[in-house]
Amino acid sequence: MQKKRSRIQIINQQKVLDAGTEVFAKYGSRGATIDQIADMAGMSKPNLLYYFSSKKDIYRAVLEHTLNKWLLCLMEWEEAGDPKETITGYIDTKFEFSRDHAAASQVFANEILEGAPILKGLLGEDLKRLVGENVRVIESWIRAGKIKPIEPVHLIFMIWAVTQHYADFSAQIETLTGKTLKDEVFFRQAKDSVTQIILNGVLK
Amino acid sequence: MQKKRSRIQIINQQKVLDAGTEVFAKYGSRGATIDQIADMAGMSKPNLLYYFSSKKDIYRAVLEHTLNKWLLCLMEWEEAGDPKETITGYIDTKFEFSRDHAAASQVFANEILEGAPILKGLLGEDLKRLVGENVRVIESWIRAGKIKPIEPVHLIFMIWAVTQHYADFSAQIETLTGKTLKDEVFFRQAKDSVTQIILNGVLK
DNA sequence: AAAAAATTTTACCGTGTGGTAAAAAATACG
DNA sequence: CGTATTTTTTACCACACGGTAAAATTTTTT
Repeated sequence: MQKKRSRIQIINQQKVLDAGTEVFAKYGSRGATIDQIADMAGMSKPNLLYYFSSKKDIYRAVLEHTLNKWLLCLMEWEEAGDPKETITGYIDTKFEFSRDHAAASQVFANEILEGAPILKGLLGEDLKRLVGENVRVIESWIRAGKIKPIEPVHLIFMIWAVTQHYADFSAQIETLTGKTLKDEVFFRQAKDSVTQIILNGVLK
Repeated sequence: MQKKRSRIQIINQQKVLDAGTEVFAKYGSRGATIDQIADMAGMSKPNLLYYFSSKKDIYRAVLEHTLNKWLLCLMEWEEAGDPKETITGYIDTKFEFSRDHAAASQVFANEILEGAPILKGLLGEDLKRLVGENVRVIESWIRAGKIKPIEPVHLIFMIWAVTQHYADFSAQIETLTGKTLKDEVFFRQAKDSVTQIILNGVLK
């Protein structure tokens, strides 16, 4: 049972998490520096280290934080659910995540590029189970003749890949189109295009 | 007019480029260190710096190198071409690139996560033009009634996203499926699934 | 208001990292 | 072979970076 966090603690730990997310998103756990994070959080380095005792600590906290946010939108599917609605809703939620938490998605991407050393332990089995469930749901849809016979896991990867691409590669997308997901028209256009192609791709 | 590179120069510069690609792929331009690259290349740091005068130099060379490889497989499409064959071939080539040059793809991904500071200058206009051409080809296919009316640029992004995902996120894919693109069966499965979904998604 | 506790600043330290200088060793060439 | 040139090693340097100690300040509690 630990003591209740003070007002200041709550505010400053949040400041560090936010700043850390931005910096780790750009430079990864190795490339980011405490000084950068402290600067962005608007506090001195020793002050920051009063709240998190090491860079690894900040990184773990940021990773857990972003991970929880990410997992929230990976809800399980149901056999009884309608494929079209389920998939549409899933793409919707993931696109919203890419728009509203681009930095979180990038932290995640950096961690995986580094070989997912922390992530592996942090969600290895959980995510595996979640993907397994959804694979089974898709298989049941195929058996029931509701969708075309495809490899379920690759459909899942495909949706992840495309939705995350708009967050992780936003710098490239912006230089090529001049637009971001923050642009309402572009957001709708991207989401609708992807949804349309995938639905046409898997529905019968 | 510069002097011809010696035998040893050719060998060692290649060693550095290869090692640099591996290390930058994992840690990005900021997180990677010269010592790591030197170790992986099997030479001392000062020896390495005899061939490339700074870390930035190595990085630029690696980036240019991987970029050229990547651009090679982004060939332009032709209005007269058959959409089904063109798209199938494109996905094919990109999947092969992800399998054979995963590290190159990851270097690229890291650069874009960092905001593409070098890349912007290195190919800003070239890539824009290339994408523009392909957008125009897709538009002509739509007008000719050969494919469904979709937003061309998002189809292109979708193909990039999915194919690169298998290279960039290979660590995640491996923990989830136990497979890599190096596995022949998995490679074929992934490529066929993606091709099938996208073709069904856009063909009439 | 005074004491206690929490927070912030100042001044550091050891190590890691990018990079250099110059000597030693290896290679190429007449 | 001996000389010129290229390549490699050894020994460094300055600064960035992760982290600590302790004093100074602010906030909370009595």
